[in-house]
Amino acid sequence: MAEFPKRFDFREAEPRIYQRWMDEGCFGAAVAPDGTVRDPKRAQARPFVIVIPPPNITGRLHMGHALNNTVQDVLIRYHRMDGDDAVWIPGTDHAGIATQTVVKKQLDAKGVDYRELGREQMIANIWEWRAEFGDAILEQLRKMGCSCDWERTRFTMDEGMNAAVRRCFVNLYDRGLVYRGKRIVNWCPVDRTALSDDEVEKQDEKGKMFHLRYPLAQDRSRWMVVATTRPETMFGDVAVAVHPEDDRYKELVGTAVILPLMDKAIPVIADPHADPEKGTGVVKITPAHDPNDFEVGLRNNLPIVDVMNDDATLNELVPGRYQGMDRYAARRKILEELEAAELLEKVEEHVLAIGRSYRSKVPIEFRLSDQWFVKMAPLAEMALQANGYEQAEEGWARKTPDAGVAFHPDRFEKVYLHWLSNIRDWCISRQIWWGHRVPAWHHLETGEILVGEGEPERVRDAPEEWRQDEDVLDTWFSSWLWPMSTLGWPERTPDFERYYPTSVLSTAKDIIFFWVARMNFAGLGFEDRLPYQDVYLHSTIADDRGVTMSKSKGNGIDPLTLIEGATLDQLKRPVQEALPSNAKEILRRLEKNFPEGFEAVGADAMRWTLIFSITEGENVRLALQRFLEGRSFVTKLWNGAGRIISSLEAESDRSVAPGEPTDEDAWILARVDRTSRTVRAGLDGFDFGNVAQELYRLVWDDYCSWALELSKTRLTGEDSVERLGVLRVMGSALADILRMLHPIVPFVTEELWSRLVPAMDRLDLWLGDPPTSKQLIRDRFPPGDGPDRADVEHRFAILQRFVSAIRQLRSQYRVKDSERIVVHVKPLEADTAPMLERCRSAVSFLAKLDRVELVEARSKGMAAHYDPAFELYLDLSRYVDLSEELARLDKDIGRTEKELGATSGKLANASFVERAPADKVQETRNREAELKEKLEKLAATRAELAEVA
RNA sequence: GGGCGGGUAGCUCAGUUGGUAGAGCGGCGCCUUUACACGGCGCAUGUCGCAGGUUCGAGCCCUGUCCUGCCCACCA
Repeated sequence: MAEFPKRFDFREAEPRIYQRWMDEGCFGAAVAPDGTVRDPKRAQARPFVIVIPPPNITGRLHMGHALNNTVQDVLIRYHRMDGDDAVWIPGTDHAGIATQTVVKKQLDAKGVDYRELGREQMIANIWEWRAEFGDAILEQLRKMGCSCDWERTRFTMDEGMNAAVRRCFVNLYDRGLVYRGKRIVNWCPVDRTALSDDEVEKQDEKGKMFHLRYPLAQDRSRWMVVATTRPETMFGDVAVAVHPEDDRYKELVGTAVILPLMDKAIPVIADPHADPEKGTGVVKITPAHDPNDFEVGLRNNLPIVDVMNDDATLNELVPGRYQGMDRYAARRKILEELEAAELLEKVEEHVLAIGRSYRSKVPIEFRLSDQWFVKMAPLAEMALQANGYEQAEEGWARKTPDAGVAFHPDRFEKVYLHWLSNIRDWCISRQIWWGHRVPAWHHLETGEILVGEGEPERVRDAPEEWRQDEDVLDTWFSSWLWPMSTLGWPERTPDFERYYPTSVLSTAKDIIFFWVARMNFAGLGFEDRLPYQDVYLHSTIADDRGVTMSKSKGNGIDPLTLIEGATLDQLKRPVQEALPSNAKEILRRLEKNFPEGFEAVGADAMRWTLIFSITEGENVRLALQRFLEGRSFVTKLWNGAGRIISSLEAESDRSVAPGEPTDEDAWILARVDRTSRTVRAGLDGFDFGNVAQELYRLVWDDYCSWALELSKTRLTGEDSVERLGVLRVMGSALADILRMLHPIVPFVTEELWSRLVPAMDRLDLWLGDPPTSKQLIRDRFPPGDGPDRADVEHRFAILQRFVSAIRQLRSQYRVKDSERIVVHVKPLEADTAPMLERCRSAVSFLAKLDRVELVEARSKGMAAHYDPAFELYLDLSRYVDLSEELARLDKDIGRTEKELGATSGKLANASFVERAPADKVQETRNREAELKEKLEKLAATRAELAEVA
C-alpha cells in the first residue's frame, strides 16, 4: 500500500498551500479593480462581496478576530466554490487615539515629548510606525488561511479614503447635517485633550458626598441644602433645581438662592432631572462641568460658566484667591471656608464611579468645548424606513416585514430599532493629530467658517487670515464609509459599480451602534442603498467559566498559540501580566493541564473548533482543551481519507470495469447528498454550528465508522471489479465531503484533494462529472440535488441496528472479537433477508461473525433480541450463565412494560383518541401493537430460558 | 431603572410547526483488530430552574417567580 503519513503535518503544509493559492491568484475577484476581466465566466456570475471589519493597525489577532474572520472565510469560500464571483476585501483601520498613543509611548521611552515634535513630525512618525508594524494583523489572518483579495487591501487613512471622508463631511455640512456646537467632553487635564468614552476607565471609588447650604436670597437665615461630590465646581453654578412635583420646595421655585463664597444670586428652577429620592432633592446646576447639568441648562436657558483652564486649574471667573489653584486644592479650601461660615451641613462617605484617563490615570474632567456634530435623527429615520418601519402612534412600527437589512440572529433587529428610535447626535471631532483633519477653516478675526473638500478659494487668496480646524474626525467617521470607500466611492469606479452594495457584514454585536447602524446611515445617506443585505453578529468569546475573554483579565487564548504552539511559560504570560484576582488558580490549572506547554493544533483545527462551537446564545465558551477536539477531527478526516486514497494509489488493475454500486454504496452516497442539502441551507441561513455538527456526523459516524468499515472486505478482496466499484464510490463520496468541509478546514482538505484527484483520475473512477479544478478552492460545491433515497436509508438502518445488537450482546458477555460467532436471524421485513444476503461478508466483518443463519424460529436456550425488522438469536451457553441473560431480559421487559403502559394509557384516554389528529392516534396504536408483540416474545423467551436454567 | 439573552446529563451545548428527551467532552468496562489510541466497541446518567395556566398531550405556547449573563440609561 502506498505511503500515507499518520498525521496531517500542518506546520509544513499550511504555509505551502497558502503560498500556492496566492501564486495562482485563487483569492482574486473575476474583475480587476481597473475593470479588466480576469475570469470571463465568473464575471457573468452573481457577485458575493464581504468587506472585512478593519482591525486596528495597533491590533494583534485575538479569538474574536479568529472567529469573525473564520466565519467570513467560510462564507467566501462557500460562495466562491458555488460559482459566485466572491470577493473579500481586507484592510485596516488607522484607529486614531490608540495609534497615536502607541507612538507617543515609544517617544516617551526615548525621552521625546511629542508636542515639541509638532504636528507634522508626529504624524510622519506615526506613518513610519504604521509602515513597519501596521500590517502585522493581516499577516496573522494569512496564517489562519483567510482568502482575502489582497490586491484590494485598503487603509482608512489612504488617499482615496481621505477624499471620501472630505466629500462626506462637506456633503453633510451642505445638507445641514453637520454642525458645530458646544458639548461636554471627557477631558484629560494632563494630556490636555478630549477623550472618547472608550478611552475612559470607569471604576467605583470611595469618595465623599458634601451637603452644602445655599442661603435663600429672600431670607438668608434659611437655606436649601444641595448634595455634591464636586464642590470645586460650585463657582460655575448657575441655578439649583428641584423636581416639579416635589412639594417640599414648590413655593421656592422662581425665587433665588445665594451662591456662597461668590455672594451671587442664582435662580431656583423646576426640572425633572432633580430626583426627589436622591440626596436632598435639591441639585446644583453647573452646565459647564457636568453633562446632565448641561442638558438642564439648555432646557432652561441658563448661562454657562466655565471656571476651569485646560489643566484643571481654576480660571479668572472665580474669586481671586482661588484663581490658578488646582481643582483639588480648591476643593479643600472651599470646604474650609464653608465650614467656617457654617454652610457645610455634613459630609458622608460615598462610593461613586470615577472616570480616569486610560493614559494618564488622572480623573477626567467634564469640560465644555466646541465640537463638530452629525445630526442623526434624519439619518435614523431613513434607516427605519429602509427596514420597513413607519411612524405609528406609539413610536415606529414595522409595516414591511422583510425590508432592509436582515440581522442574524434576528433578535438584533430589536436592539437596532431601539437605538434608532432613541438616537442622539454624534460628536465627530477629536482633539488629536492622527486622523482625518476636519476640512473646515476658521477666519481669525470674524470666526467665519468655510468648509470644502479642498482648500477654499478665499483661504487660498488670503491664507494669513484663516487657519484650518485643528481637530481630526472620529475614527468611526471614516469607518462608516468603509463598505463604499473600499470600492472607490465617491468615484464611480468599476469596483463600485460591480460590487456595491456588498452581500454580508459579519461582526461582533458590541459595535452594532458604533459601526453597523452608522454604515447603514452612510449607505442610505449618500447612495440611497443599504451597504449589505445581511448582518451576521457573532457571539462573544468567553472562557470555560463564561467570563468574556479580555487582555485585562488574562483569560484570552492567543490564536497563534493554537497555530504555532506555546510553552508553559508562554501560556502563563498573559495571566501574569494581567494579574486578575484568580491568577493563582488559573496558573495552577495551566500547570496541571499543560505541564509541557500546548502543542500546536494548526489553523484548521482552530477554525473547526470555532465554527463547531458557535451557538445563537450570547457567548461561546471555549477552553484550550476544546481545540484538541478540533485537532482530533482533522486527524480523523485525514486518516479516513488516507485509507481510501492509499488504496486508490495502490490499485493496479485497470483492465476491468468497476462494479455497480451496492446498497451500502447507495447509502453513503445518499448520506453525502442529504448532508450537502443541510449544509447549504445552514450556510445560507448563518447556522454555522449546526453545519459543523452535520459534517462531523457525516465524516466520523457515516463515512469512517460505517461506510469505510463496510468497504474493507471488498477493498482488501481479490475481486478487482468489486475493489474498483467500492473505490469509485468511496472516492467520489470523499471528494464531496472534502468539498463541503473545505470552507471550514481549507488546508487539510486541499492537501487531501491534491492526492485524491490524481489517484481517481488515473483510474478514471469518478461517479458523475470529474472535478473542475486541480485546486479544491476552485472546485464546485456539491449541489445537493440527488434523488431521495429514503428506501436505501431505511434498509441501511436495519443493518446498523442488526450490527449494533450483536455488538451489544458481545460486549455484555465479553465475547472477544477474535471469537467468531454464529447468529440466527428470523427476518420480519421483506428487506431484511436480501439486505443481509448482499452485505453478508461486510456484516460479518463488522460484527465479527462466523456466519449468519436464516431460521424460522428460536432454538431452545438461545438468547434473543427483538427488533421490528428482525429477530436475532444467539447461543450464549458457551459464554454466559443463563441467569445473567435472565436478568438482561428482565431489564428489557421492564423498559418495554413501562413504555407500553404509557402508550396504552394514552389510548385509554377518550379525549386523546377523539381530539388528537388521526395519524397521531394511528401511530400510537401501531406502537402499542409493536410493544405488545415484543413484550410477548420477551416473556416467552424468559419463561423458556428459566425452564432450561 | 429600561431592554435583550440564558437556566435541559458531571461539563459545554442541540432540541425544527407542541406528539416516546439528544450530541460532543468527561466517566465506567472491554479492546495495542493491519486508516486513525488525536483510535474502536459497548455502558451509565435527566422532576428539561420553580409555581400556576392553556391543551387529549408542554422542554417547546401563556402568566408569575427565582437565579444568571449582556446591552443601554443613570449614579447631585
